[in-house]
Amino acid sequence: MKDFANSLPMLLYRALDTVMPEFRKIFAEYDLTEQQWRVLRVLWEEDAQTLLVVAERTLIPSPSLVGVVDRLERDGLVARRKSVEDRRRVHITLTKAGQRLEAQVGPQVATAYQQLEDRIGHKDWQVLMASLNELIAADQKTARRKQTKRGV
Amino acid sequence: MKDFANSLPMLLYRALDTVMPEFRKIFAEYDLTEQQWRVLRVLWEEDAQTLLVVAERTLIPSPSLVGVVDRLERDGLVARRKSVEDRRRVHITLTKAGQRLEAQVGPQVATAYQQLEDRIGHKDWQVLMASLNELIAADQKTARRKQTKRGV
DNA sequence: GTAGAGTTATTAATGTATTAATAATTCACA
DNA sequence: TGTGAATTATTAATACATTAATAACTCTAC
Repeated sequence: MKDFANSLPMLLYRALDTVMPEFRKIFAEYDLTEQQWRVLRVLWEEDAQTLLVVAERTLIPSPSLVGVVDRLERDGLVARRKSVEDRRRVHITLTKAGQRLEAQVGPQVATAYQQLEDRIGHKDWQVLMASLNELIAADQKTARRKQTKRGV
Repeated sequence: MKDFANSLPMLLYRALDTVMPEFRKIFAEYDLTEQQWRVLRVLWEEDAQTLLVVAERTLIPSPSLVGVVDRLERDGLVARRKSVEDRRRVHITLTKAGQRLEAQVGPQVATAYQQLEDRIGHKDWQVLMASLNELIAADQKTARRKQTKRGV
């Protein structure tokens, strides 16, 4: 059995543990959790998405997202609107307050992100991003293959 | 604001989302959660660690670890033993059942891990691991600097 | 030798993950 | 054209994350 601490999953977890706390500090200034911020971040890019689409783009599983949206709604940052063309669907939309927040949190997060990139260095940064994309793509390919198999 | 889906944190999360489910399937065969497996994995490498050390090596925050160990104890896989030289400390130790489990789960996980590495390819694998280590080290350095500052 | 500072494990409160199940609705097709 | 399969959001149950607080204990410096 090889060194557990240097296994790929543990390295990924450690990478997140080193990167995220700084961002979470910013979120906390605005009484946002990381997941709440992700939802807002997605809606700022494109408002009025169905819950399923928001789940995909935030990587938050839909059963969790229900609660996250509940709390965002409670805090007056988003609202639910039932779709008329397909009444199973629920569109999540930003409130005025939710829209306003972007101007405040956005720049702070962008700055922290830039500082992180500078700290790593442009070259290492590119290599890391590329190899993460490779990993995801490689696994996606096999996942598709499996699904096809199962589909037969 | 840049593309959220291709930010470093989201890529890290996606990487874990593509890698972990396969391992979790194996854990589930033995009624283990991922965190429970991590604790066992650490104890298999070196038995009888204090809770704090186990927390560090598993990357499980100690308040969470208390519950994880509770359930492992309930299931008869580990036991708590109070330290005699420092009675604040609690050593987590494997039971016979906990020891036996290694021979079953260990090889399966090792195989899945090897398959993952093969799927990615040796070269990309090395590059990814190295750049993750770079990221962690780079951030660790600045963290240490900050701590020193605060320590003054 | 003792008061205060620091450490270890734990509890508490709130939020999120995971898996399975379910209600409401839409779709396929026989 | 109505019935079963599929889809969307949600609930339920259990486990874990995060942050702050606390009890028990040890250590330090006076």
